[in-house]
Amino acid sequence: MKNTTTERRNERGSKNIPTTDSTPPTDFIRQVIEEDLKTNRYGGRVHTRFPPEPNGYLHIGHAKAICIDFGIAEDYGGLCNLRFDDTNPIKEESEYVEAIKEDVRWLGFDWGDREFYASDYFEQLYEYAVQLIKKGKAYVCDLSPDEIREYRGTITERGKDSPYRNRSIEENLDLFERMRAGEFEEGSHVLRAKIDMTHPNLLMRDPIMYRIIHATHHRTGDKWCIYPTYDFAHGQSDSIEGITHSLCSLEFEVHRPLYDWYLDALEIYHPQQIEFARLNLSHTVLRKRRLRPLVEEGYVSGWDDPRMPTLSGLRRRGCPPEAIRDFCNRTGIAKSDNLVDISLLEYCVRQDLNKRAPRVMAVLNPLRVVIDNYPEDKVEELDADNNPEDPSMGTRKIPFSRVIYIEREDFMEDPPKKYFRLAPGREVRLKHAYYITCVDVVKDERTGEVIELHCTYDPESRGGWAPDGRKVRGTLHWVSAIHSLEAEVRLYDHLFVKADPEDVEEGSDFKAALNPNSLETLTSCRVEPSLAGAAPGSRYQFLRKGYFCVDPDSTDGKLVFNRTVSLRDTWAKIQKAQKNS
RNA sequence: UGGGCGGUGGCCAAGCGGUAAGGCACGGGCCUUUGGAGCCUGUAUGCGUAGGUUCAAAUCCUACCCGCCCAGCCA
Repeated sequence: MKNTTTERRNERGSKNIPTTDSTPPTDFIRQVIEEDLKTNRYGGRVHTRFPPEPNGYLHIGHAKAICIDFGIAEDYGGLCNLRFDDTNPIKEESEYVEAIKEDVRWLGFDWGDREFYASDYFEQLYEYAVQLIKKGKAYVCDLSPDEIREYRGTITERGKDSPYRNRSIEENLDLFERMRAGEFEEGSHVLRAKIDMTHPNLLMRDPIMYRIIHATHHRTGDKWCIYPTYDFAHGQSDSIEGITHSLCSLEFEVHRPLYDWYLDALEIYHPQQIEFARLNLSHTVLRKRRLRPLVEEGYVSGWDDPRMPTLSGLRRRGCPPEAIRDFCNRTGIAKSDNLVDISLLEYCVRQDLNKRAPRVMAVLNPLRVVIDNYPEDKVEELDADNNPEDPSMGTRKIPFSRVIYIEREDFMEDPPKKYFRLAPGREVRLKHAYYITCVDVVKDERTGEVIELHCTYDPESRGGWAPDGRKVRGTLHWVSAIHSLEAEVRLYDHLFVKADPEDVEEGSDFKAALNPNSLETLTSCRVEPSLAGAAPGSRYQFLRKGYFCVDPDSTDGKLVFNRTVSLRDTWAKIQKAQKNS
């Protein structure tokens, strides 16, 4: 019996969730849903919704919520609505609506024609409010904001009734109508639910349902000057849409009794709210209130700065949406506070890109190498595979000539143990090309800096194999000097040096943990000629260096790359270990 | 302090009374024309603490400790 639900989930779930884990997710939300399905609580329906407020850009924390909301609906053959919770005209803008839609689509989810807005329900919500007034369950209160706070009491002291609590139904109806008509100033009146000013849950102490805001709404314009609060709009919006499972984050747990109260008082369809812990990611911040100052105070270049955990930032960084979904699925759904290590995200990105990104050679910090015994004017076109993980991606030709560039860090005059790369007298392989041996080192007379290497090559080793079977330890990437293209490469590191930037001493704020070296720009990189004309957004693996993505800042004359994530670097670990011992 | 949640290895997270899954990270090894990828392998006598119930407890009971959320006319 249990198998049927599990199998159904496997069929649908695995389609869009490219997790390599073989075990199907068995989180507590799905358990509740399977129970509801079994008892036929909602007639076999599963209908969720993703309800963003259009007041900022989506980040990876939202991505997790999206994966849960859309993912669960999909798993059970249900639907997921996209609903904008636009009840506060002061903060919301259409610009954000568009950006949010783009991000959700980019992640790979489809809400069909079910694009809704809380503002679609303003008239209905107003009717609901009138109903509650007529039932004697809501009243217009003239207390000032300060007074309301005072009357509410505190966490340990009970509140006291507003002097306006017992107005007649007729008076309340009249006042509420006049609120709508625009007769009053902001803050002068408010509509409140009549619940219990001594309730231990502060949200039940006569919460505000409507407030006066004389502002233009991004969709309803100037039609309204009273707006429902989130608390009064959210549960009823879910009800109107026939949502079965209203999934949200933990902080709304204490709101649930209030939503239930409204729904019961109104005697309307009742969805089930289920709360889960929001995602926290190490070395970054995931709250709009934290992200916004980074943008507005210029710590980053914008919401789509590749260091930002926003979906637009991750997209520009080169992070594939599939990797983000894989990551979200791997972090699990639970109710405990968490701080997921960003290395898991990096792992998911590498995992995805390893299979799909074409390999290419790029030298980030070029060191000139002259191959003394290679003919001056000779140029060879060598074969290189585009992705050893996937032969179907084919091969390409790369030019080889007498003068090449290699990575500066791939040569050491006095190499430590376990250093497999080039050194005086040592032979290494140039990937796809020849074995070369370093015969001379040219230095700047004044600074002592190595400025050029002279090598010889073994003509017999074309393609990277020596006919006598001798082995070399190191294989280097390289580009032909005259054929290579100049490029700018932007290297990114964690935005914050601390795993939890919020965890700072008093008097200091999260920005104190900002990583001063989160961006390093390299301007004289050399990349292989096949990259000419690469489109913004295209992703590559720079052999031995990492995954890179063409930035929109690229021009016809100069490519700009963002490093999405480096390759795992065993040599760096060995070096670290050597230093420590 | 009132109310609501939560506490399983460094980080996530299964577990639902029958004797601690899995992933990331980390360590060891194999393999390799990317020090990449891949493959093999190691790591909780222990589940916030202390008692109790039971043949048997991470799972049930009791008390305590710690963390998070709520006092916006934000969402």
